[in-house]
Amino acid sequence: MEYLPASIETKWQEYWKTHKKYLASESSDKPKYYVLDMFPYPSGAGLHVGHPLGYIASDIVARYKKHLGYNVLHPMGFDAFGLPAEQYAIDTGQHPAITTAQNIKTYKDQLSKIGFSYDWDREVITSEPDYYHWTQWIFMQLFNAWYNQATDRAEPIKILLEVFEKEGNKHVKAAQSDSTPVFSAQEWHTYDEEQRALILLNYRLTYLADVVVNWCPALGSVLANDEVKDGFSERGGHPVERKKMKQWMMRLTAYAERLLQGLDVIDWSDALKDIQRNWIGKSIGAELKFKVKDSDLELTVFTTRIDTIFGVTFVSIAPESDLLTKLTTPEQANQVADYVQKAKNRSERERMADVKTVSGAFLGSYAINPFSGESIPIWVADYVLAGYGTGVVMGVPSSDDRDYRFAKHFQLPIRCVIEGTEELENPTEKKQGKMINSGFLDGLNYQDAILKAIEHAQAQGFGLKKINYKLRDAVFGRQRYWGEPIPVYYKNGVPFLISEEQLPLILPQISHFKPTESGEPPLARAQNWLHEGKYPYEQTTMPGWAGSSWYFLRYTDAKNPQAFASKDATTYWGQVDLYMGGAEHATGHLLYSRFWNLALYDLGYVAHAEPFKKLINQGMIQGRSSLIYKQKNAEVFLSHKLSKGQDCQELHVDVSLVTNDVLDVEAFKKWRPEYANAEFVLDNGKFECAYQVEKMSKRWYNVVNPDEVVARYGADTLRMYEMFLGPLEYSKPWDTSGIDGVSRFLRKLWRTCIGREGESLLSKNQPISDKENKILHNLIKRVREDLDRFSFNTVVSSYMIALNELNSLESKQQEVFEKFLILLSPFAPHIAEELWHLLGNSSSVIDQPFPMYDDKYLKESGFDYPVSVNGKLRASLWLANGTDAETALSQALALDKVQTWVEGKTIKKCVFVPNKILNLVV
RNA sequence: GCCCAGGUGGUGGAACUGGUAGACACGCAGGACUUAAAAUCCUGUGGCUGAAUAAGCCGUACGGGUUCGAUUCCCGUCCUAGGCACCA
Repeated sequence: MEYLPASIETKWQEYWKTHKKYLASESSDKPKYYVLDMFPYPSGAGLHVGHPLGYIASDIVARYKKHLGYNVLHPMGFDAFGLPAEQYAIDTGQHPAITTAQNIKTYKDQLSKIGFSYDWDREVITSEPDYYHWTQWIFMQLFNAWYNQATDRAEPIKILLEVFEKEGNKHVKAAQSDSTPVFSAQEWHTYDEEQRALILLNYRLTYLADVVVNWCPALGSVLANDEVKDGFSERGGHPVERKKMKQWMMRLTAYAERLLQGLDVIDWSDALKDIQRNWIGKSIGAELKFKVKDSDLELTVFTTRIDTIFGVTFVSIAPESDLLTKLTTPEQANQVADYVQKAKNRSERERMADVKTVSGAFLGSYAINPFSGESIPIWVADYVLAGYGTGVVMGVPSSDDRDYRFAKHFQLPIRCVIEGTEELENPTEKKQGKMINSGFLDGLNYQDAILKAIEHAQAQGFGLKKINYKLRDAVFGRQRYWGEPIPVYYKNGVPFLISEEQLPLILPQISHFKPTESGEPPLARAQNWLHEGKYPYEQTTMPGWAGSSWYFLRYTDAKNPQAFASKDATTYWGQVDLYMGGAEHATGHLLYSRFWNLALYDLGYVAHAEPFKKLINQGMIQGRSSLIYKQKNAEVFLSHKLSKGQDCQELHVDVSLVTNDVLDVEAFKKWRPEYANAEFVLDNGKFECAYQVEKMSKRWYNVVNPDEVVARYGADTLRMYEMFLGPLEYSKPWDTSGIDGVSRFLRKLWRTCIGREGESLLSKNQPISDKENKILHNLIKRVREDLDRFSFNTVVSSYMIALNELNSLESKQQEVFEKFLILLSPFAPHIAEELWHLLGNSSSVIDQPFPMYDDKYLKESGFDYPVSVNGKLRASLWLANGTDAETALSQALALDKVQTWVEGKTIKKCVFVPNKILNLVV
């Protein structure tokens, strides 16, 4: 009987489905294990061979854990709101829901062919009202919460209201907007509903504010910081500009410190943690007040290097600062106005592209260094960012590169305050050392100087220790149609929540998906879309990351109509034990999810603070493009080697026309009829292509579709080959020609077990030989150990080695091969199940307990020692266990090969490490 | 510029705490079976010297160091990929 993957794979997929093999349940005595894949966005292009890499790995883990006796939750669903479907809707008029449904179907078809063990009963789709009902609900919880810095957690807003009633906001320590007014209890009582609502917006975890946002005119929407790369939109690559707009925001910054601390207790790669740490960007420093000379004004600067305070020779402020006019003297007014005008006109991208250009203007007034009493000039400069720190910088040209460039350019004095920097042409090259020219700080190293300076500033009352974060609050609105409606309506321009009973707020039907002619979001087109018939609803929708920020919680209780998930369910399943996905979500999804989960934790809805216990970033599978060479100005193609040194044009050819770098010329001519009559110069009868590793993309004709691979080799081969390619975390090119190795292995396994008529070729009921046991138990040990450390590629080679070894033996016991099939089933479940049944079993292989190994079969009676002389390998020597160093030495010296190297020399030392090595030093 | 990860045969990679570098595959070469092809099986395959499956030398990006012994640890340089980037 032949191994025909196509028929057995569909058969078993059907069987597992109808026998509900993958359903997870909350009522189980077994320990739980939650394996999750990152939420896919179902794009129209479907899956290529790189996408399932992580899914296969997580599926192997899910199946392995099931064999080990865990109650496994392994769900899948779709992040279905998003730009591509909407862009398509704008172009064609087709409703994005239709496109999305089609794409989801394509994805599910493709996924189902690979044999994943997903519990499809828990599928979630973010664009369905049953789901976004709860996305909206979570938004409302965040709206009704504030961050109490005194208790260091989010609390219901009504606690804050009670405080306001009693004592106003004077003593409230909260994460709040900068512009929050200070008021007393009496004042609070005089405010009307709308005034109170506006004040509360300064505290809510989701709030409406005027902010400078990333506006992408081509997409007609604002974008989050992580959706902008180098001044262009991540999706589509359109230019992005800075614009001030009224926007819904998430008070992410309230959680900066806890998001940072939380990284210490989760098992993620250091690389990923570092990305998040950098993004949060904590810096510890000091805030200092500089009095302005001959004025009541004060400037507050933020610095991380207060130790260099005696090196300050100027102060610079951001062009956006409100203080600018007050600090500018009449003589300087024109010059400053000119400069500010120029600076504002410089776009964000220009400023980024051209970091080296120094510009600024003197304001005419002076500040007083609080430490030295010295007067120093105040400048305006566009290298100072209004949004970071206080928007005012103390210029220390001897220790800071930008200050140095600025001082050089405007010929401001440079004073060295670190020992050894005076001799340097550029003193900023040395940033640490003993302090000099620094009054009472002289002689201290920089850390001690920082502590002493802060102490001094605090004692004198002009400064205090201060922590700053680069992290910004996240913009939470999009001027788009295809997203969750924000459950808010407006009364006189003041936002109010709808009530929970009114959820879900359904996305209304509209006729066109473009923004209106007057530039309003598409939802402005909705007819009679009013709250209680009179109040307009919010017209922006939630961003793509809303639905994906909590989907892992929904899976625990996916069908619950009463809650986003019951506390019992989220508590039972707890953290995601293994989260598999790409590192590209480091500053987006992975940060936002942690934030939402923390907020829900503070408010008592989930029992754990961190959602993802362990996270593995699978690498990317790159394309391996095939290239051919055509002579310029001639219809002549040259085989790769012949093209060297020739003046040739390089063309990408479709990788499906190429086998082992040899081009099927006839197929190529069919594909590219314009070259049907071209001449092909062969090399040794073959037309060879060059190759290049690059991103898998249609434009390079290097996309390989998993469906095609499954059709040709079977899902088991695809699964094993993706794992065999190399360590999961690495990026590596896909080369279809390598797949034969895995395919041969599975066919060999089949032929070893099953004869022509489907009969077992294995012997039964005979004692298992020591050799067989040794091979089997070695394999069990390796598979378990390697799977426990997620080393999937080495497991595949272990199977191959074991099969080769078993095949070299005379007797083949069915019992041994049955164990082998269980070991194999996480990787290749279909063939394992088929052979399991053909060998006479009626149960399912995927339910079998994972084999255990017994050390007694692995023990060796001795070891074949490498014998080296002066570290160079010269011979090998078999010694029984327990041989002592002396005997080992004398036996080694008896070897001819050793004699040649030690003859006439004295043996200085003999290194004997049992079961490792014998090394003679002469 | 800063932060992080990584450089091993023609290719993907293995070597788990410093102990026989190149497992397992692909590819290639040769052979067997076959009318032929596919499939399958066998042999060889890091480089150099050599008739050699005798022996030796070199070899894990490069240059040093520690060690009896380094792909593995340390220092420096180069390269590649990722992240951040006037963040005070």
